[in-house]
Amino acid sequence: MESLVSNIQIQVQDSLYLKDPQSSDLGKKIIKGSIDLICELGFEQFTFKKLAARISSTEASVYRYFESKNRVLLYLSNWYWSWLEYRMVFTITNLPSAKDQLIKAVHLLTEQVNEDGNFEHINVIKLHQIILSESLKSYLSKDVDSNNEGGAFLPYKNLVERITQIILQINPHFKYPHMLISTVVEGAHLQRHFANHLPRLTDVVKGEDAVTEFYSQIVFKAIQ
Amino acid sequence: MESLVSNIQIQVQDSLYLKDPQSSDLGKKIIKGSIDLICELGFEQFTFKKLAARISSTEASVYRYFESKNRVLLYLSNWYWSWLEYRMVFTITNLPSAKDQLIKAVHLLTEQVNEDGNFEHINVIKLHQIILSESLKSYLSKDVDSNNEGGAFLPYKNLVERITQIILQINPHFKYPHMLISTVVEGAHLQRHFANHLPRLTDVVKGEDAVTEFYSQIVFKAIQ
DNA sequence: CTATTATTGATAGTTTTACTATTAATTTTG
DNA sequence: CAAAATTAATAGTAAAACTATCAATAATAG
Repeated sequence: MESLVSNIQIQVQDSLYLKDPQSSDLGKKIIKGSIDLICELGFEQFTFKKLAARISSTEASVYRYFESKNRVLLYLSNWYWSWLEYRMVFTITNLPSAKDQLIKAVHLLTEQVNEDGNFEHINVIKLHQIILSESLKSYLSKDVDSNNEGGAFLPYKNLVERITQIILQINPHFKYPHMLISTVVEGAHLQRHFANHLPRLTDVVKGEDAVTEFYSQIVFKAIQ
Repeated sequence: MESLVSNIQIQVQDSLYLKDPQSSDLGKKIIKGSIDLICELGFEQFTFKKLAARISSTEASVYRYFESKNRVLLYLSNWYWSWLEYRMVFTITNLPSAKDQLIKAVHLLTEQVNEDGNFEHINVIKLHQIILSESLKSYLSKDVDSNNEGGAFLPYKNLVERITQIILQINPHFKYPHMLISTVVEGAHLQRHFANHLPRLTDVVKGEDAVTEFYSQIVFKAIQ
């Protein structure tokens, strides 16, 4: 999609890169090539050598932008969550009731990304695929703590906090808003991944978006 | 814990290993050593070389039991889910109402493992730690499909199916039983992981087991 | 109780990954 | 146009992920 407001750019925390990939052609090729390759090969099989070959550059040049492929994944996750928050603010601002806001928010969090076209040089459909299948690996790696100290998960945490506030407007006594939201977000990702690879762990109901439907129900039943 | 019935042994699918690790001393040391090392280092840093050093054997010997470290992780997951199903059957059999069965089942799925002592040569507390932090990586790897065809996820799917049947006894019209159960299982794992590393994504409530409490509520509200 | 077989240990080697270093060519900018 | 910054090309290292070979030891069958 085109950005809703022209000349907007998603800013990613500068501790995640050595040189800003938005600042040069090569940098943009690195991001675009990473998204393509991670989609095709999966994160484990993705290497800077393969990436360099794909974009007709060299391994050493890629290393001038990113310290490691884990940083690339963090960069992409960060970009994704910042983009989602931007869309969310845009979508729910001025909605009169907290309930309506929450409905929209859960939809945004759980639905398939289906924008055609790109935002900047980023194919958001492919990026969403990567988030579904790969982003959990950043939380599950041994350096989660040092990454967290460096602020690598802030956009995600901010989004969770934002929706927590909406939930607390609806029910100030609900004890588990963060747990509910992170359950919904990660659950929706996993369920879409399961639908593609382990269908017996999910319920595919044709003619509707079962994932969004299910988690919407969960959220509203939970907070009552 | 000691096995509830003496002389019981958890059987793991033989496609996961080259030589049954339960069949020899070295095999048992490989399992025990793997659990210890994966706990200490995390799965990424865990290698067969380090394992061999730890158990005073050689890399080549370890490779006679397992094709790769991914297979070891699958083996451990399989063992865990079979063990849990065994405990579950034991716990809920003869409970008169499906509701009581479901309560117990959700507890077993979401609670901390706190048995002291080992089952066979396996430290189940450490194994549970590994399941929390590492087991998702098996679903999220590129070879999920080939592993799935080989039946690597059967114990997990069986357990989900078993609880699905209980849910359908309580409410035959509920549309998303598999989704609900896999959401609860993976959610509970993630929340415990978050509590250790990313507390702002969860809600730590002292004096109770918030995770079990939360998911129990979710389940019963969802199926109504 | 020896001969055969299976298992393990010791050693060595290959390929790939994940980097780092150096220098030359090119592009940007002042 | 000159200086500075960026990139490409090449080379190299350390560790990971295996495979192969053979000798030593243990298990077992006759």
